[in-house]
Amino acid sequence: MSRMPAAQRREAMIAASQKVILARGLVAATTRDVTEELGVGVGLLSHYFSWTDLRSIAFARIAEADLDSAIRQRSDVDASQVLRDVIANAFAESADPVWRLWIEATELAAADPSMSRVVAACTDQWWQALAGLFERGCVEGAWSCDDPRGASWRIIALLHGLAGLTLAGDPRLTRAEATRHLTIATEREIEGPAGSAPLSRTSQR
Amino acid sequence: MSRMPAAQRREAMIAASQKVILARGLVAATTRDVTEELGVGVGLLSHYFSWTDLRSIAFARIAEADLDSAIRQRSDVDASQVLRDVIANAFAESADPVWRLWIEATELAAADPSMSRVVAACTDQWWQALAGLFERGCVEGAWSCDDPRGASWRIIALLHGLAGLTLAGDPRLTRAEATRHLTIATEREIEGPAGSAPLSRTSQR
DNA sequence: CGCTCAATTGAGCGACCGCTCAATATTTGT
DNA sequence: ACAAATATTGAGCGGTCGCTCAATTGAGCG
Repeated sequence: MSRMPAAQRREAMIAASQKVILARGLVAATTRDVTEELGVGVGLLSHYFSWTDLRSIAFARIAEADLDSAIRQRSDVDASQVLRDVIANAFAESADPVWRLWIEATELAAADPSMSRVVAACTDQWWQALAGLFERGCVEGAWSCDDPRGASWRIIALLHGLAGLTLAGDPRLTRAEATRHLTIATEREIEGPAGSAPLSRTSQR
Repeated sequence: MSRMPAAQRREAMIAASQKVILARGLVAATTRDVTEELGVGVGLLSHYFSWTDLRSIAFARIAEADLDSAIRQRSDVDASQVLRDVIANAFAESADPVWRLWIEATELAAADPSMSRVVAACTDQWWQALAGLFERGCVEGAWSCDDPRGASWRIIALLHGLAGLTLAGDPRLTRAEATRHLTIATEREIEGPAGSAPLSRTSQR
């Protein structure tokens, strides 16, 4: 395959890893999957990364891109609209692959220090972004919220928990019901201006 | 090792698997760990089980035993006391190994139909037990609860989510704070007789 | 053109895993 | 005592995986 300077090759490897990992999962993906995707020899990957490192770097990129498109890049949109979209898209089928990665990453973090750091860092970024969103909604007058930081932890934990339960495929908890539970819990964290439910309208991103 | 009739040997294998899996985790535990624990030849395990099946059976036993000691065997105790203890013990260090298994089981369920069934069944049992506890609290006059079944899903999801976050080791979310978040969310699901917080007292099981 | 060095190759290593199966050991039935 | 049924053994098979390293390729340069 074509020769590349080291920095560019490293970026190409991270990008290929993201693609492979999204398709096959953090555990099932192998170094050979990545080298095949790139069309390079198997030895090249180990020349630039250990698989443990590359895997966690790729997960970090995926998680951060997801957070960007869900919240961070939408500072120009109403906070109430962003929050409604986050809830509406949380358990859509298109979100399944990323949730699967979060579950696998949480499990790998127990034995993989590199993944442990990444999971902690990405969780923190979600926590900050969601807490910021709650605060922004207060400033914009969309709702009031006593404890945005605490609310952010509770909603993130509920998100992860509901995602795990729906992915496990219990037929008693459909995607629609998961969305309903998330809506109920979120409405308890924030309060509309005149006691009205601030999330009543629905929308899609 | 000593000879056993088939039924007894199967039970001994399940018990040994529970021990090994609690110590090493669902993914790290191997067939050789179990046969060593039993002091038998490696071939004997495959004579009675596939590892996939034995692993999911052992997890089911562990999860059900945990549910028994937390809720099911305590029908003689006040519902409010049982709920307080569930919350107090949820994120104690002693609960870590079982939470780790839940996380691993959720991940294995994606590729392992046997584990998928077990996870769905055990989740249902927790859901029913917790919903039953909320209903019992109403009957006993400890609190009122509009939607015990919905509340049960939300609390279970929050439990799993918070457990994953604390196990991932984010220093921003301590065990004590996880317990606090769980308490807050639970108090929003139930309402004390005179508007009082029905979980104000603390206790240990 | 020839030199240098970074980039690249891939057969193979070593380790781990679940599982097989012919052989062996022990109990049970008559 | 003998046979039949049952329980148990463990070397070895076939497979997967991340990673190594001597050898090769090719771009840049005087």
